[in-house]
Amino acid sequence: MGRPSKALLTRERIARAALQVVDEEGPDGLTMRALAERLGVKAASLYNHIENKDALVDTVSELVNSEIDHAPLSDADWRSGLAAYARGYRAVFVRHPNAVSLLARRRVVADNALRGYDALLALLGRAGLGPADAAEVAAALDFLVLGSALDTFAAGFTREPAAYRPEYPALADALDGAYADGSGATELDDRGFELGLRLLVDGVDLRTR
Amino acid sequence: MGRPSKALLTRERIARAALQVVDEEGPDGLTMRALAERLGVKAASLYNHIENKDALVDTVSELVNSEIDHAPLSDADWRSGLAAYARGYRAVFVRHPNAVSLLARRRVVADNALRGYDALLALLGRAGLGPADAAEVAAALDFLVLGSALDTFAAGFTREPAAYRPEYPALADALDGAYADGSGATELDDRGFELGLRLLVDGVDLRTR
DNA sequence: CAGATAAAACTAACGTTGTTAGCGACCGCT
DNA sequence: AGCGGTCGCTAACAACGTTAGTTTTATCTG
Repeated sequence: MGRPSKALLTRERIARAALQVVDEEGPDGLTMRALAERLGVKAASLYNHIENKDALVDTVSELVNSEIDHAPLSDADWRSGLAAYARGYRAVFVRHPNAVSLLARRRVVADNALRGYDALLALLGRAGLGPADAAEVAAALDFLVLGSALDTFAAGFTREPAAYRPEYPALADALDGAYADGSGATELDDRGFELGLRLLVDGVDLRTR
Repeated sequence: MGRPSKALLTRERIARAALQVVDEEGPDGLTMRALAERLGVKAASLYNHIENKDALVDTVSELVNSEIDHAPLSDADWRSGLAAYARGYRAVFVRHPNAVSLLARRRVVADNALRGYDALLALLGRAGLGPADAAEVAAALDFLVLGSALDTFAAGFTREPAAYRPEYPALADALDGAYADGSGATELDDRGFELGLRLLVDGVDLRTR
């Protein structure tokens, strides 16, 4: 074939296709050959644009992180800004559940991510927190968001609530109670996250008076 | 060689060796051949005891989860019991950092894990929470623990705090402040977790009066 | 404008991975 | 004593990430 008159690939296009593959086929579905095929190309060609698969995953990681909306962090009301930011942050990972385990435990180096953390810490400063306290709160918020994205607490319990009753009565009670209003596992995860978020915001509030 | 006079392998022994490999060599170091070599055996022999690698990882997951100490959940003082349990829970993952990304997003089916959740929910019931509230708190706690195990907030910032200052002043301030007492990234993560835990316990406390 | 250089696709191949098939020596049971 | 099932082994497979080398084309250089 030789070099085409118009380049078929870019880093950008590759990363977008990779994320699509992960979303649709899961983390293990992301192979160089499958990715290449989706792009109408052979696997080896990818290496003209990307050093190796690890770098590819890094790029996907940046792409996902770029979906996070930092705008709420400039909100005049820090309470609602913080909450909106955290919800949007989490929503990105809920939108790409298969990407979470791929991205887990990767170093943060992307400019965009650093800008996000900077804005978050600035907001906490405006709320009245000292730098050390702000760092702790930011860490706790990060844990809550990523934990809730990763873990899907409720989805782990696949049986009917009643099926747990003989052996695990407290668990059955809790699931029954949580699903009483007709909501399901997703909503329980949501409420767990919202509870954590509320407590964090209130905690900051209390600390600044 | 033929069958040995004393069996060389058991599921148990294999799982322990696998966890050891992951701890020492990282998630990618866990290959069937490397694992077999550590056990003084050839890779194919593992399949007499384990269906496939996925099942192996499941077994490792159970092994790690079995390290969690549920005893504090029977503590008469629910506040200190809850805190001790959460710290122990987190400590297990801090002890096996390489295992976290392997175990991420796996379904909870093990008996031991279900017993843990049951005990946790029972404790929250004793604290005075209704079933639905208890479920939310348990979820939030899970998110905090797993998030802090997975994410290592502070470890993501590899540069010197001062190096961030020109572009990210609030981030630099926060890191400076957090490291001012001579502590490092690990301690910041710890404090973030402790803050989240404290807020959660206080939140439960408040809700039960 | 011509010629050199670099870019970007390809084919072919390498070593490694998870996994299966089939062989043979040994255990435990009747 | 014999016999089926256990549990190691060797050999091989397909799929994976990656590299080398070829070919065609764009782009830079004088």
